[in-house]
Amino acid sequence: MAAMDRTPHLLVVDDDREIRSLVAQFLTKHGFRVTGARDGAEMMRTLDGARVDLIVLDLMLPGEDGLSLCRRLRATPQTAQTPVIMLTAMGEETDRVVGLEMGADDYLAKPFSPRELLARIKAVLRRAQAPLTAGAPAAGAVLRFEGWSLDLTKRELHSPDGVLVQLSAGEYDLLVAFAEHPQRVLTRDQLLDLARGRSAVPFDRSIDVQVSRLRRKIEPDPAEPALIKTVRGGGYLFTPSVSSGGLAP
Amino acid sequence: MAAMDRTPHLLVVDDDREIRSLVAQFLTKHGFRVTGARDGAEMMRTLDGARVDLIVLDLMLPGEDGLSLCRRLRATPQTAQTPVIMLTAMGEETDRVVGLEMGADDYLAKPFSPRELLARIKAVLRRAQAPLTAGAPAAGAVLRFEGWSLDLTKRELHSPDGVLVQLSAGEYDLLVAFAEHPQRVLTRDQLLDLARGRSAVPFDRSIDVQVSRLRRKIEPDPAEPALIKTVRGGGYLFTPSVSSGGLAP
DNA sequence: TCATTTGGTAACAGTGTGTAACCGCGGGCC
DNA sequence: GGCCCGCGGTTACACACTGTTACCAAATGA
Repeated sequence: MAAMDRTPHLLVVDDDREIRSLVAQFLTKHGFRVTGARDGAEMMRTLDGARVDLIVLDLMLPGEDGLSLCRRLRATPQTAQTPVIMLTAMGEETDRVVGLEMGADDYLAKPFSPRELLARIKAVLRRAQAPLTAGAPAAGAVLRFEGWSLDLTKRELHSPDGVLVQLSAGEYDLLVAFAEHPQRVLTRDQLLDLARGRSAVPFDRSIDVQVSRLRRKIEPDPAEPALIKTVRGGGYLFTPSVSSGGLAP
Repeated sequence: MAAMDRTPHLLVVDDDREIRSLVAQFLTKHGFRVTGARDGAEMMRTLDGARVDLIVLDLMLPGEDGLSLCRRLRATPQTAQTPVIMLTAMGEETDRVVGLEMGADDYLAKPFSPRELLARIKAVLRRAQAPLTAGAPAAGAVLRFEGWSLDLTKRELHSPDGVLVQLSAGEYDLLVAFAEHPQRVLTRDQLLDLARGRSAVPFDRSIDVQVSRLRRKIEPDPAEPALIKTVRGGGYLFTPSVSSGGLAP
């Protein structure tokens, strides 16, 4: 089965602009989506309009402080389950017990090493993983490229002139793999994994053959492919830029 | 920037000759191609003419230090995406520095075990491999010179009169290497690295032959090359000035 | 001048890719 | 159950690409 885990969204609340940006940069590099907030008000505004998987919350903030904010998060049904990691400045009398009593999931003393923060975030997210399985019913239901539209809910492909093109299951899966990774050279291994969920056996030519079959259906001139280019020694490249949207053709 | 399946090229920047050579030896044994640099200047010189997949950067260096170099790397478009692993000497103020000023993708405290460095390199490379929907096509998608346009997302070359010129994968990669380093003499070694991601073997003439083949396709008079000049004893020189922009031909 | 080095390219061979043909599998249908 | 049929993996072969070799010409230097 394919791991359709979307990248976790973190919210970093700290009044120090530099810390916010450095932490955000580091966490982004480690595969998270990060939003920053300067204070409680900004935090609330962000939570209002986005789904956040974990909050990194500084204890000392202008206006309402971290503890109070944490309490409010817990009291709000929308955010009651959202994990919180509290940041405390060294020397503040607050200790672990207080932080945890307020409902934080973990805490970290400044100055901290980015890697330690990362480790704690991962640990907390892993622990919180359970309720995440609630299904996400496909964001962009339709992918569009060069006039074509690929309906991911109906598993249908429509040509630029609106005709429904019959694709076999394998052709469809392969095209989805391409359309979800446009303008990137994909190796046969990657395509096999994305479209078939398996890895290559020695002398595996199945992707080549499937690409050939797919080209016959979607390339204006299969002898001179424009959409799916071959990169010798590399793999294949889906050239169009792809937009995802739900509107009708 | 095309990350294919060629063996990754690492750049190890450390002023300690012995560490450089030990690390290089170890990493080479584990399947990487490694170049060493003693300081920032050497690092920059290497980056100037080679494609590097990851930089291992010592914090403490003669002249400009690692943090400053890291910032410069990030500020340069060519290297802004190149992952950096920082080496820090164990020290008291290091914690704070590392905690707050990291622009690196990961860091490692000396003394470190080679195995750990290897693990982190692999992890960082894996992560850098596929930022799914992120900025793949971003930077200058089209390079223009003397009327020609080279589309980097479609891997297509259009002649001044708009005709699509068929290039083999090798010819295309070589032309990209040239067009990304115009008006500079590139040695065969550099071209081999930029276009093929490998280093030369004794009596390697492959670049000469590929240049010859490329000239046949893009020079008005291949006997009297205008675009790709030969520099005897030096290498080759791509003479046109290149502009990068995203507009249509 | 001649000897030597360096680069251009034709020819060749090893490898990668396109695709027709074949075949086994599984599902639908009688 | 037996039959038919479409799908997808495998095989085979033709062809394109690319590194190597060889030979020649041009450039360099004595």
